[in-house]
Amino acid sequence: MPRGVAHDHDRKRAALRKGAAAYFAAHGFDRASMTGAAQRCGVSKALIYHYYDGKEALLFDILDAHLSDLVQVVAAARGGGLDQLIPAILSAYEDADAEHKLQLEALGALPEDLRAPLVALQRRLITDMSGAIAAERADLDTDTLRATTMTVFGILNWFYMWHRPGRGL
Amino acid sequence: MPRGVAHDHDRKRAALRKGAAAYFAAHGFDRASMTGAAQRCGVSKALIYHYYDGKEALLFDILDAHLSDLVQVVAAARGGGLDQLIPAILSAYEDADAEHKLQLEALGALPEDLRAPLVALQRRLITDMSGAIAAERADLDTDTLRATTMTVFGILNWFYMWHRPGRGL
DNA sequence: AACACTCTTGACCGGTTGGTCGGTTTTATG
DNA sequence: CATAAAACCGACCAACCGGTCAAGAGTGTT
Repeated sequence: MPRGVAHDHDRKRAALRKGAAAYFAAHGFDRASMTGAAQRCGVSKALIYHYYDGKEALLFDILDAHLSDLVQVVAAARGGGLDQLIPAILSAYEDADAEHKLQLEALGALPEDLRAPLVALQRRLITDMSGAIAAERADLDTDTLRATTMTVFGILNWFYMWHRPGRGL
Repeated sequence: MPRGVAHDHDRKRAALRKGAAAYFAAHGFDRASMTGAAQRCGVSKALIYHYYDGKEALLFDILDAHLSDLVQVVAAARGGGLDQLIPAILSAYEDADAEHKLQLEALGALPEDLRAPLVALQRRLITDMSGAIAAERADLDTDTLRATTMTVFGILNWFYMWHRPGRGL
């Protein structure tokens, strides 16, 4: 067995992910070219295709890594109620500007089979948030709870878009 | 002077606008091709270029018509306070699914000189809404009023995305 | 009826894009 | 040290896209 993958394989993949995410978010996924993404990452286009099967696979990995990270953050902060959960989410958003933007506007560019698992991750976030709200407001009925959860995410996203310098809610 | 434009010139332009808007919204402006839009409208691609200078000009006309319509609706409902204004906006959204979606996600595809007048229309909507809020809550200071207005639009858009069968707020 | 211009089209074009290929360099392993 | 695979690249390709063009059909005006 001559050799396996390089010891920094994962690091380089992550670097590609990060660079490509910034480039995709800046130009819009559809308008952004693989050639451009490669230049931004300082590598040849062919190298990206060495690490990834294609443009969609790259986008999938970007979003998958981001959402998985979010799920982990939320799971860790779930015990502390909304007062800990919401700042934790906002803080995670702060470090992942490009990824968050892509999640909002480029998810639809993926075909069903790639989109589905990402949507599942999103749903898990929503479930956790819903649980946290229900824990503090046991009086809400199912529909209202659902609407409230969605509205919270809505406000969260809206504040994120217009409110760069983070101050508390 | 041999002849002017056909008597149904405006009607046909509007039909093109409507068909293209639906097609653009369904596929995303960047991914949507002019060939596809033409097929959707039941005409040849060359005909679209007879009515419009290009893809961007077509998108501009779609958004311009939509926003102008919204401005008109809001101006008409301005006297009645938020109780009339908000349902009026939601109702206008209802008839213009595709156009609204495009406004949210394809405006950025236009170059500055085309985007500017559309942003001006948006700002006019915001101003009117802000005025309506101020009329009912004279106690809000400038910053808070601005934030409140943005949040109202944020909630409006979020509800629109998830809440097809409209019930009152 | 003759004209001039709009309306409408299929065929075509240059440029860009996602993706591939053949080959060179590098490196872990035996 | 030999070697086989990974890491990396420049050049290339087919497909598609926005846009053009030349030409025919239809129509209001003189």
